[in-house]
Amino acid sequence: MNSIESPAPHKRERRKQDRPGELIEAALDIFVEKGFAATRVEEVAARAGVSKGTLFLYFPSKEDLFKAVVRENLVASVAQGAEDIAQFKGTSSELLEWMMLQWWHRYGATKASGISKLIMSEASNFPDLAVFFRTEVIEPAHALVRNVLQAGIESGEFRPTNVELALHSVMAPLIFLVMWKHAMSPCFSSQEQINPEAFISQHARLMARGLSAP
Amino acid sequence: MNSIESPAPHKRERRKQDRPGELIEAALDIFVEKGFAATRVEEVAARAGVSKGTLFLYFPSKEDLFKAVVRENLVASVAQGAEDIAQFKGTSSELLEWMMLQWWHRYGATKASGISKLIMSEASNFPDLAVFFRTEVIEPAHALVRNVLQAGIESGEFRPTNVELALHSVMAPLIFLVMWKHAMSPCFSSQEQINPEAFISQHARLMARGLSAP
DNA sequence: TATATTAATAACCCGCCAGTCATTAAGCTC
DNA sequence: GAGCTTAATGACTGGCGGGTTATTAATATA
Repeated sequence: MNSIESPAPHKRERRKQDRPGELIEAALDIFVEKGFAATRVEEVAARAGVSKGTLFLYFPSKEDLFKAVVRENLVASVAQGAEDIAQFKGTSSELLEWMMLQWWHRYGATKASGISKLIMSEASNFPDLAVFFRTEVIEPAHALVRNVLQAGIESGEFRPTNVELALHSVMAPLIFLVMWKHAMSPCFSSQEQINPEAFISQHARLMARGLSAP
Repeated sequence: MNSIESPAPHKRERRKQDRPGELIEAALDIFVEKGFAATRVEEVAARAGVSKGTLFLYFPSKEDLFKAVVRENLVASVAQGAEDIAQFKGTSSELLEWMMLQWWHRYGATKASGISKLIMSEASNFPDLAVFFRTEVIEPAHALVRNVLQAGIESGEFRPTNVELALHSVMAPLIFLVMWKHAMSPCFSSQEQINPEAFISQHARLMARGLSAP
């Protein structure tokens, strides 16, 4: 056995191909757990099994590392959502509920949803990140929801409604759920937790009933 | 004119009575602007016109300073809301909309709403603050909303509904608005802004229509 | 005016962390 | 296995910021 002198027999492995992906994966974990400012790059490097210096070999700064995490985890996710919606068969009310539930399963319930929480939390301290997130994620996502509502109104299923405002009535509970999950839920007991599917489902039906033409 | 040597002719004023209030007021500004972790106590002290040392004379730590800010600005606000609701005359649907709009005018539109955003943002890094906020603010506020919904159901105006979930349908857009205002709205142009009153009003009516007994 | 009390100050301490760089060694080629 | 390229390392730097404390001066009292 090694004495106390050599706790880690540091076998340097050269794996240029795999490092970026491993670092991004590790970064997602830590960013979601700690937030942007409170994340220490050294901890990310450690989780990826490399030294801090190595991290800066692949990403010029903490901020660039974060952008890579967003690109890897969120941007693709929105595109996926667009495909799902395109091939849905059913009424607009059904689509609304299905879309919101789908969002939860594909995104809200995953680790990646912590990124949305992080952005809302730290946007004001890191305006660059906020603008980046807006153009890469928020705008495309909003466009999807707008289209669904607009289609419902044009088909006559929904009454004429301010789409911009209704859009936020759809987004609000989803963002709220994600914020709650990552911020407050640890300080509530298990029977006090919000059941996300039940909440989304009830909210979607409430909205659909409210939107339906008389 | 003073030369460069004496930029501040520091007139030490002894005003023990006023310091805590002035520090709390300054702290509200900076906490709302920067968040908890990113706030430097020295900046708070400077805005209150005292030195950092003086701040620690009145508040044992940054965290205690923050708790004082919450007590001063939020706790009273919830009690006020309870009174408003008690003396409202009208249907449950009307009360729901009125209550949400009232919340906006009395709280959401003020600087103090930044505290809610701050808590959601940093709860996971400062669990003590989250628990404190939960018992002092969230629980009392939830109790108010629950009562309104329950009364509507018991009077037969609203159909039987899961009150715990509906409660979140009421809170979600309000929290969302506050988060949006303090986090994302700076990175949208003026014509892209959300109109809070219009949004709350439409959402409340949507909900009321959805909740109404057939 | 002299003295005691204490509000207020500012220099100081210490730990933390993003980013740098000189050094080390993995693994390829001949 | 000698020599070369470059992936990987870890010690180092510089600045920041919460909290402390010895010192200073404003005011009350006599």
